[in-house]
Amino acid sequence: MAPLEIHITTGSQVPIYRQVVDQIRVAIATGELKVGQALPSVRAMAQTLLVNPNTVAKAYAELTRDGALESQQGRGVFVAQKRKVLADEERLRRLALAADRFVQECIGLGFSATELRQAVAQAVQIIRQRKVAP
Amino acid sequence: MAPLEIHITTGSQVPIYRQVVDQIRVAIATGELKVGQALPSVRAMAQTLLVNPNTVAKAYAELTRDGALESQQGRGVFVAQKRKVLADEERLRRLALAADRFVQECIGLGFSATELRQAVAQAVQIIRQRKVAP
Amino acid sequence: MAPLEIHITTGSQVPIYRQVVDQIRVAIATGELKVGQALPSVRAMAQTLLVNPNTVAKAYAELTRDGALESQQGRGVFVAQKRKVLADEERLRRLALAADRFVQECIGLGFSATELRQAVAQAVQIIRQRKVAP
Amino acid sequence: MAPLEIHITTGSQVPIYRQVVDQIRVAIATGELKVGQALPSVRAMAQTLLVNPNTVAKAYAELTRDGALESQQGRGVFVAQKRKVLADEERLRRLALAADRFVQECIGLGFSATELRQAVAQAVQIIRQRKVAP
DNA sequence: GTGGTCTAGACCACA
DNA sequence: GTGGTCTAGACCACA
Repeated sequence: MAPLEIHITTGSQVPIYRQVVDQIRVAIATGELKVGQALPSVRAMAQTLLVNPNTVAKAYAELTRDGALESQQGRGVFVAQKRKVLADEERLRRLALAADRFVQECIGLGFSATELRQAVAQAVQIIRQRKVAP
Repeated sequence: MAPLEIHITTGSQVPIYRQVVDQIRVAIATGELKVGQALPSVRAMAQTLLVNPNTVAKAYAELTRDGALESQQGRGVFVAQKRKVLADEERLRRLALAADRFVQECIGLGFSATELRQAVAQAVQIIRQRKVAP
Repeated sequence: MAPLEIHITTGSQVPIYRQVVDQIRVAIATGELKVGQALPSVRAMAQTLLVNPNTVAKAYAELTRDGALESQQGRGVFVAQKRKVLADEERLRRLALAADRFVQECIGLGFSATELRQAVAQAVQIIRQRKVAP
Repeated sequence: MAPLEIHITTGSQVPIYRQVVDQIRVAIATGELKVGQALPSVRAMAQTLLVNPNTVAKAYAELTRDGALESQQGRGVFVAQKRKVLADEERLRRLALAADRFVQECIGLGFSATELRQAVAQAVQIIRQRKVAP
């Protein structure tokens, strides 16, 4: 299997640890990372990405806290069984917050609502195409 | 003419200065603010919005850097001659980036593509009504 | 109002940032901290507790992520409106995990199930008595 | 006599070595393990439990330090003469501490005192059945 | 002033 | 070997 590929943009507005979190989430969603699979060790990934181990640890910790990953004492970090963690109200709230942010970012660029929706559809499409056969 | 209306949502994920920037941009685009028109002074707007003057100053500075506003030493800040600041390519690139990020943020929440698009449509709706979601 | 009191035991098995998290949660539950109230700044609390600011920041971040606190850019951290964040399954899961850990810790000490339940009842009682009149 | 039965739950919040320690303690308390009886060698038990030998060694070391086991150079490890290791005061103090911590951990989850007690009762039940919750 | 991120480096518990 | 915690200290965005 191809190794987990994560690409970091330094100097982006999006913090490094967030980039790692988001890309691991995508990898889990597409099936690139399967339930039970081990992630690279904190130190290994830090070396690959040329970032500080603490930064990787922070990303792993966040994913562990919200149930996407599972840490096993002294053994490593693994993709967790998928389970429902957030209440529906909270899921909707977070979606609304993210949409709000997205729209505010783009409205300044002068796009119409239709163009925004199309851009979202396209972004979804791109991720869908990465989907790994089960 | 009605005074420039700007609505701030404190506690939004979007920083206050960004909200100011975006709403002034929209006001210029819609013609609510006309070329050459004066903007309220930093202090005046800060008092109206109940916001730190630094925050307004930061917003004006960004818009001036962008070429949307023009500062005239000792006289005040004015809406600049319209000129296209960003090339279309650049605008589209930024849109795609923002959409990617939005989708990545939401991927763990388990929504469908349709739900994402609806959330965006709704966020646009809300901003159009100038009532930013909390 | 009496200032927020937090007591740290260094060298405990329980990490410092966890102690801070737990005690802030208790303070919110008892009403010592009210909705909307500001918490001491990261730096101030760090100085009071004689710990590194990063440690306090970590505690605040955890509470913010799970909705107990709310961070306002550049202004500070505040007690958030109480809302339901976790799905019921997840709440039960966490309760079961905590109970499991508690029982495993105490079973080695040779206590009976009844004694464990009594100890829990008493711990609840103690916190209840701290409850501040609304 | 039936061989010593120990059941390990990997992925529990309770470290494996703790599970081993606790279950051996219980086995001694219940008389399943008798004074003077030999325990399986570190390697044998590690193989049986599918666990790292270091982990078993660590458990035996703790029990030996406590006085529950006795290591006889070159012969193996045995159940020691019973002697009360902890004074009652100390045991009660630890129980109260553990109960406090349990309650504090759960306070944000919004359960009633009754529900907490029930969860404890259930955890005891599960451990009694030697099926530790995952 | 506020919190958030990141690095470097130490130390720890656990397997 | 693994991840988790903590410190010291820098730098950043924001109000």
